[in-house]
Amino acid sequence: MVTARDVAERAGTSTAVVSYVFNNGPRPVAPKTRQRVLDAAAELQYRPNALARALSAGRTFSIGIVVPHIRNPYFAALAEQLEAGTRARNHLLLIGDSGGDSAQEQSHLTSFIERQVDGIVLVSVRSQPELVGLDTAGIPVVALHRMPGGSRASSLAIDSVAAAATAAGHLVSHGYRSIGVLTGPIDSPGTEEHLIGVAEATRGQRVKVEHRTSEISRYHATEVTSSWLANERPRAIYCATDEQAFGVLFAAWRAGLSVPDDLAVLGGDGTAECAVTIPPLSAIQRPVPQLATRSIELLLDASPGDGPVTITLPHELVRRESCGCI
Amino acid sequence: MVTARDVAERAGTSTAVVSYVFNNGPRPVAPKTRQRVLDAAAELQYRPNALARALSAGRTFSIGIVVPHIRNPYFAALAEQLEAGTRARNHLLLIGDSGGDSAQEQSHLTSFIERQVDGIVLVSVRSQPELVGLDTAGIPVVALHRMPGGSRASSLAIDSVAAAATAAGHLVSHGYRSIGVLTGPIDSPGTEEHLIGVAEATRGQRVKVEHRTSEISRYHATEVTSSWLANERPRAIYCATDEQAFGVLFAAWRAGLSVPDDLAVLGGDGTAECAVTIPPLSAIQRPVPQLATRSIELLLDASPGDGPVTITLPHELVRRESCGCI
DNA sequence: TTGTATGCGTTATCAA
DNA sequence: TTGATAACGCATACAA
Repeated sequence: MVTARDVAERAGTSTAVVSYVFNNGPRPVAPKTRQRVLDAAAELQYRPNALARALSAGRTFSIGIVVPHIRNPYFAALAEQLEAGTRARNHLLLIGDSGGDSAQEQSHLTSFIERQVDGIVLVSVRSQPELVGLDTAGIPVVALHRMPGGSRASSLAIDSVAAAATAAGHLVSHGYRSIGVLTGPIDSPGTEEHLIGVAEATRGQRVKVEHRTSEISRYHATEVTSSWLANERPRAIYCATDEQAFGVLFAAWRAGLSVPDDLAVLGGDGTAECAVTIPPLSAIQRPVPQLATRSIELLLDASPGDGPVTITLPHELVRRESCGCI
Repeated sequence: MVTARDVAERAGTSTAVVSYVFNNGPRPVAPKTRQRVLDAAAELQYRPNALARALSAGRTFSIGIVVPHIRNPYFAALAEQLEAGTRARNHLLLIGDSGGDSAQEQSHLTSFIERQVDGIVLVSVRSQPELVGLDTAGIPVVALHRMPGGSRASSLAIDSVAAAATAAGHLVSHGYRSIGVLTGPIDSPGTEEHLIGVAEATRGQRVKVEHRTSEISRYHATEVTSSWLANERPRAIYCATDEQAFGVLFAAWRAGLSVPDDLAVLGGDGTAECAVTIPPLSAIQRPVPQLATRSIELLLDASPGDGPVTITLPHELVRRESCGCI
């Protein structure tokens, strides 16, 4: 490995100057000296060791994100945006996939702490995450869902209650009188809010609401939905996530049902993939670009003193064919 | 931040002993002392600083992967498997998304070098990647596609020529007399091999072959395919990637064509998503688990002396409905 | 079995 | 404008 020392020797100067050159400071360097250093570095193919740099400087220029499942298009989109945003600020994004498992989630968090990331974006699998060690580590955290009161983490999310109400309200306005709600497991973040929102939107209407849960997986959603559709099936299904909606679409097709004529479907994320499902999926759309941008700002631009903050972002209903709009 | 020094003080011992305890060596520690250290560490919520550890030990316990597009299900699956495999070996996986851009790919590689990863898995966007700096850095690299001769990187891939031949041969055996081939850009890895394989399988047959390219994106594939289908359309299309096949499926649906009756479709990756597309997608299946496992072995278990190696893994044709098999 | 002291590659302070 | 040199937190050779 080529070190600053090697470069310094070849340039006939000291490691301090090499450092000044590569960091543009904090001391000025004479143009000639600078050039000699640059030349030497180029000839030697010198790359500063980020570990040593981080150890000395106290920041790693990296942030971590933990998601339940990187193959879920919504989380993949989030990771993609976050990656672009962090790269734009010369940071590296570390991605941790918890596989929907609480212990694995914690293990990733611990790993991020040990690796001294400058901040963490969390999509927890639990509605009441524990965040062991995060408090003492002093690493800022932003959760992309509501956090229980008193948490040390900031929260950046849409209003799930309102979103669910928008969705259910839309289905009601289509005239559907029996609505199914497919959410993730009972204790996953957002599930409760979804049910409250749907209840709000259907209160006083003559609408029958039925709730089912599945893992956040299109395959499991397909399974659950298949048996659902075989019995007294709802006229429309609102899914808390796109991933689940994809499974519902497939189950409907398998059952020989036409979407939206026999069954209307609504997704909960509004990922780009919705535009090319068969048929295209109407959905509540989460503001992924803002989620990413603001997460980064929250983590990287926070002053040490700032306490956790709770931010609500707007959502949108995107109408495509699966609900009957087009 | 809590350091080994803090733990040592509280346990009434030295940092060396703290280190011995946390690494189970290289020196033995008396049970009592060990317990005191463990207790102190727990009370203080001590987490070893991975940076310092890596700097001192010379390994980071991390490997990096660079893929063209993390939202592509095949790459997402790869990342997922690789992540599981690295975690099982107490390593962290760093994911770099090149966005299909050669400069961004190089920028990720450089970032990985600076961060001293123990190994790199590369899916390049170029058929002749340059790998700047990788040689001098001495970091082992395994590419998941063929590499040009003389490369310092190992290669772990299926035989794309054979795979394409299998695919085309299968379509011919269905009796389809005009076959379309949709690949990625001309100079992306594998494109040439696909064309050769298709040519081999159709040689001497009375089959018309037509080739189109699109970016490796379902959306762009949809665009390209839509105009294709509007004119003299082929009876079947073999796509080099699943991602593109998903776009073809959608384009066919939009055009009012039935798959497989009007148009047969074959994918090139065989991701899990194929099982729940409409209709389910027949595809060449890449051995993702082996790809992941062997990559890790190649990177982590290689002796310094070992030169680059070229390994060919078997592929498989998975028959579902989109080709007309079921 | 334990402690001391040095090195890992940087950054940045302080003198020069 | 530059150069020694002391951190940064940990691992480990060597001494005790």
